[in-house]
Amino acid sequence: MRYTAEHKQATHARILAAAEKLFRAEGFSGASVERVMRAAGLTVGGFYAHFTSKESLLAESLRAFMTARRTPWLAGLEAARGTEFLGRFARRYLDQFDRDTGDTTCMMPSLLSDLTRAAPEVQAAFGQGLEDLVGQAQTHLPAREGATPRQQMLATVALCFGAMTLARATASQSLAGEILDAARALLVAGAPVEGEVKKAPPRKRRALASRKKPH
Amino acid sequence: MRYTAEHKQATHARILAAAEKLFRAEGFSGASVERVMRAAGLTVGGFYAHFTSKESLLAESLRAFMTARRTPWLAGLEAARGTEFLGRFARRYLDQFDRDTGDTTCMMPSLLSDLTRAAPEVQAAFGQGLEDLVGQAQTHLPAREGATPRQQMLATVALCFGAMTLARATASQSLAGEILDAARALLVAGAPVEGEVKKAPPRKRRALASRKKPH
DNA sequence: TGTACATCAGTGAACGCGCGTTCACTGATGTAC
DNA sequence: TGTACATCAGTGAACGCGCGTTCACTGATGTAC
Repeated sequence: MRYTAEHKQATHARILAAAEKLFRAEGFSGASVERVMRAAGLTVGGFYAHFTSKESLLAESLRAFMTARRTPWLAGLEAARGTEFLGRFARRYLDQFDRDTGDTTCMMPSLLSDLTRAAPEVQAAFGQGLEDLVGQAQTHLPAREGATPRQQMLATVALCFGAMTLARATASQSLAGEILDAARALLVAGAPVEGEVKKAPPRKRRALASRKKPH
Repeated sequence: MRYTAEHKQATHARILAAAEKLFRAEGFSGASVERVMRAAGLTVGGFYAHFTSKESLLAESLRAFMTARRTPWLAGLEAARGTEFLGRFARRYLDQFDRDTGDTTCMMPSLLSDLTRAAPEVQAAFGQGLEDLVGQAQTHLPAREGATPRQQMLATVALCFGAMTLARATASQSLAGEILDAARALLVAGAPVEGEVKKAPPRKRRALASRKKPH
């Protein structure tokens, strides 16, 4: 126990990193406070020196994730503008499905349904993260007939989140691939469609939040 | 206790209806078997005479929901073809947000993230429901430059699910409205955009799956 | 420089609770004679 | 028609368990003198 402000901040960041990983893998109710703390190398009891509740951990995780990832994520897309920017954005996002290494993947497909029912604090954090992303991306989008830059970006994000979640919700790898391709095609309408469905390695599967079989 | 095959079927259907409602309102882990049974006018113990596990209840709920709703849902859209069909489909779907009466709303925004981690049985049921929907809708979609009918429909469904879930995940009613409008605009690109954000009545909120405050 | 004290990050056991599932039972029904 | 029996949908209590949160504590650190 080192007991300096920097040490506490480092511990706090470790808990956040562990939470991000577990929330992504198991959802909100699937990731228990005890397992998050253990994954951070600590014990349960210490949790409340860092967060007031499990929900506030979720809120802070979302804030941290969205803030940390936004700028690096958009870097490299910055040369493109308009439709090309949106198409590249979507491709980069949807390609995560195949090189699903876990630690850098987006948390949203795992959490969006939970956010639907979350406390206002959590929803506000998520909403702010979304606003920041849209605001930053917007500068690459000239107004287009029928849709403002803001609308273009919001629709693209909705499509990306929806397609990725849908693809992960499907037992069929080939259907998942088709969903992702279909989403890519919608944003580059008119451009040639990718002919073949990508093959992805089978992904690990986790039980829903129910306990392991008792008795 | 009436004890006929028809009686048992009726009870089964009542449990399914209660489950549909509770899963939609509270997600998979938020809706307990006991509360589902109580909502169906029964006691917990009887559950396992109808279903082998909570997960199989989810699988059957999804099957029942998607089968029962598909044809009535598509009715009325059938006159339209191509882009107009997709636009009307999306509008009908996304308009649910505002007239959110609860009982007829889509289950997916509440459950998609859970499905991401669900047992193969559950994912297979969902995948089949999706296939059936796409198959039936496809007949209204001529092939279009850049995307097959199947791709068009898959992308539209992904966009609808994504936009609706995103809209519900946001504490801000105005942002929610913008997300829905942006999604509508993406599918009718080129057509005039709806000028104003719709005002929706505040929706009730539920806690995440955590218990009520102990102590 | 050395000692006494206050701080507080983190520990570990405990709390009350709701969960999914099991199981011995009850009692209304359909069937056999 | 009347009686004895088998069936089985549904009951209600119990099971073992993991959950979020609390709390008395410990011990390394920074501070005062």
